[in-house]
Amino acid sequence: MSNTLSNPNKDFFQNVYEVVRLIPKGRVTSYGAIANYLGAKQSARMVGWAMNASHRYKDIPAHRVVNRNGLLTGKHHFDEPNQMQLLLELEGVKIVQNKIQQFEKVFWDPEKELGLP
DNA sequence: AGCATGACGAACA
DNA sequence: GTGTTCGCCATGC
Repeated sequence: MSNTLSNPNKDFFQNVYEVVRLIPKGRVTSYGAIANYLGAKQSARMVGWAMNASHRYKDIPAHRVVNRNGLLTGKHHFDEPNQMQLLLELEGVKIVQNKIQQFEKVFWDPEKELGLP
């Protein structure tokens, strides 16, 4: 078969999606935290890239993933730029100027919550 | 093949 | 605290 897409990243992508799905409602995490949990903290960009492709899947709460500053950098990648903030606010996350308030309070660290792999 | 870009992050000035 | 630079690696031209 034409396994032109048989890259090792496929597993990496799936791992990212799995972690994102585990993010509790009303909580958020960062690209770096996910990358760190997957043992690739130096490749936080790949997590971002994985999220870009996550639109092909439906059960990926991509709105719960922000950068380490709690900034909604990925909002422009949703159908509606307002979608990300709206979904978060519906879950009780306060946002002002694309910035999550009390970020440390709603931050969900997979390595801490799920335990070290 | 090289060069630019990107939903990031850390280091440095 | 802000702005710049570098590392990461996949994708597009």
